[in-house]
Amino acid sequence: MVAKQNTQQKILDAAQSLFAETGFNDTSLRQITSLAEVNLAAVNYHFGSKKELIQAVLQRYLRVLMARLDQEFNNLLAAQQPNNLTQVLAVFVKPLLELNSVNNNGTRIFLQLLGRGYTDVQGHLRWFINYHYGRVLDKFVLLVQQSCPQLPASELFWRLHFSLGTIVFTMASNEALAEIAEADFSEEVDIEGVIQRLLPYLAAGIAAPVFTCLQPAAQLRSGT
Amino acid sequence: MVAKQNTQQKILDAAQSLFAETGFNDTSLRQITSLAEVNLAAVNYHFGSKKELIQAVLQRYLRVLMARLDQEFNNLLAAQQPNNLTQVLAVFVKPLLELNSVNNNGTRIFLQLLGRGYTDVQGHLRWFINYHYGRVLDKFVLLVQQSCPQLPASELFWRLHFSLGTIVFTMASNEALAEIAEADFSEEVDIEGVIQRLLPYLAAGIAAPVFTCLQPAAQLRSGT
DNA sequence: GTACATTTCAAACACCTGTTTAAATTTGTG
DNA sequence: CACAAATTTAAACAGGTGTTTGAAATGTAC
Repeated sequence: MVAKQNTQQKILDAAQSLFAETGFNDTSLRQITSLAEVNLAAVNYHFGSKKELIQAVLQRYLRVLMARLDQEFNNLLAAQQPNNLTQVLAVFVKPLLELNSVNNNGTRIFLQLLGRGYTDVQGHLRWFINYHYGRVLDKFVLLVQQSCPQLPASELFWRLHFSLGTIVFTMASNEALAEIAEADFSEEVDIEGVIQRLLPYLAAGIAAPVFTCLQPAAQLRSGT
Repeated sequence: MVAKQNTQQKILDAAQSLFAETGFNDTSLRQITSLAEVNLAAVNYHFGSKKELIQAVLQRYLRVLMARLDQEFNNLLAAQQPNNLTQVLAVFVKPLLELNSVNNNGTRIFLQLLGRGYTDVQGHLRWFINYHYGRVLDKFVLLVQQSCPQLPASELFWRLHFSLGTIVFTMASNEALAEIAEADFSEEVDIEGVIQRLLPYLAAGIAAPVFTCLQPAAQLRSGT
């Protein structure tokens, strides 16, 4: 019984690191099992398939994170008056940082995994997350909607996805960016620093005035 | 001589569509050559390797786009007073839409390819673009810097990369997003519409006030 | 029309992928 | 201890990958 737990855990630990670094598609089961020092067949024995392993790796974090987020969202929703957008976004910070208790560097790894998840395997994980945690995320959308009542629903949809892109891309290429930042500005950057830098950017973008552009589209296409 | 150009073109056309749809890593040379109706070995004969094919596919667009952007940047730099940030960003719209003259749906395909390029093969294409067009892009950074003199250089660095993430992610998952938008808000979305929606979001995010967050980081980590 | 260079083609190469099998081993339990 | 269930193991599987080869076909120039 101990051995089983041990093997599963070793696989999960090895898998999450490699997945975060190299992406899901570009990490082979042989790399994982060799780093975990277990037999190749162990993955299929314990998890069924690579796809299910990927989901198991994410579940370890999603279960904890989403439960915490749900609490926070409920608290904010209980407030009588709409919340400030920055406050709504800031609600993510604490639960995300608490993922460090799930695992060493849990926050960084989870966010990188999330990034990989949305860029590597477009359909499969998007569906998985939405299926299991769609209701929690709907509360978030509602909160943002309340804090930006002037925004049309379709505009909000796009801007929330723009924001998802910002987060996901930043986290997927987090290491590369941190290296450049250190080299060019000699500033140490941890995951917490990145999150703190992200918030004002996202808040301003989401709440930006809806603007009909300087040059209307039709004019651009026809040229001069 | 006509046959050679024809084969190369057929390969490039087939490759760009498949790359944009499925990503670079998940598109095989056999898929490409079969869609292009040429022999499998043709790719290696004409381009050398898959890696060089990827670069050739991007070059077709980058060459045109970067030349146009360079003009626009030079024009703006020649102005005596700093330009408005939105104006600086809007400079991308026209050159991007002109890529439709390189190829049918050129703009959409190029932006999707760019998205794939930054998420699929992290290192290799990032280097390629920066090596060939770093000087052009430096002018852009300078323009943004002039239009946002209050922003520290390191903050600008992060925000420009956040913006790159927004663009790249949006374009990589453009089709999925457009489908949802159509289903939920019954609004037709073309690539031009997405660009127009992006601009105010990006401009607001980049120019956001530098904000020390509501809850300081140290307090968060220690908990209560 | 012969000679040369370019381009196409089918086949094979060596390697990697996720998954399965069946035997060997370890483990928990009566 | 002995029996049975759970786990580990090495080996093979079927299929896919990018790349290379050498002969066949095509085009070009004298």
